[in-house]
Amino acid sequence: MSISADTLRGHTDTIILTQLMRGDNYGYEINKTIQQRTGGQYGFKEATLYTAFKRLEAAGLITAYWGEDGPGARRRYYSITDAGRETWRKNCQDWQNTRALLDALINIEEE
Amino acid sequence: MSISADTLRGHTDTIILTQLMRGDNYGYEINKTIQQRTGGQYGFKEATLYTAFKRLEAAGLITAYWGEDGPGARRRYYSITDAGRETWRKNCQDWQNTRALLDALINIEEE
DNA sequence: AGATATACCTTGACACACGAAGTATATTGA
DNA sequence: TCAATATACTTCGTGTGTCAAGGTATATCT
Repeated sequence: MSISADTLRGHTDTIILTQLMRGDNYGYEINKTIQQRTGGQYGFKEATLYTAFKRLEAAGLITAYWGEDGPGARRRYYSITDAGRETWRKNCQDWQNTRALLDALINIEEE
Repeated sequence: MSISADTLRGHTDTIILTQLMRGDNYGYEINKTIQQRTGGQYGFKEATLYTAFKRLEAAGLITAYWGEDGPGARRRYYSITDAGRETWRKNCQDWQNTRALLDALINIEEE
């Protein structure tokens, strides 16, 4: 992971919600997808990931259920709620705003 | 300040270094400039600002000196060091990278 | 039988942001 | 003249998110 995680701090929840916008999924798979999508540049540490799930669940943005007993280790699936979708939309707008702001603040040219 | 500060967490140092790339300056003025540049959308809380100066100074990225005794309250000026300029360049690249990464991770389309 | 991959969980420590409160000086205006 | 406001810096304590470290458990591969 070549990216310093602190620069993504605060966006963890949005990243997870984005994955759940594509459909129910479980932690390990979500993290794998993120790693694939970033060409191995970024992935959550497990503690960060599961802490985030707890936080999102407590906030009512996702719900959780155990997957059917199939082969392999048990999986805990997560589903985004309406409130979660709402938050996701808001966070995406915030990101657009943050992006523009930082672009402006990291530019040394005179305005 | 309409922006949720947590989404900018981790970029405080880079923002300050950017201001100092334009020349020596003191805390209050730096913050004013940032507020102007963002149309009042963002500015550091004083505790955050002065904590950051201490951190940057301890890391050898900036140096500090008291301004000449002019009228008004005393000012503590900061100057960016070579190490600071180096860090600034690196942080700017990190930001480009982070930007691209987040844009990808917050997109619900299939790749 | 042992290694590896999958999959989840908890604890404790640390860093950053910030609310709150304080210090001090110069200017503005009633 | 004296209170309010703006300028300017400082410190303390608290909260939150990240993560290193450690743990549990199942299935597959050699």
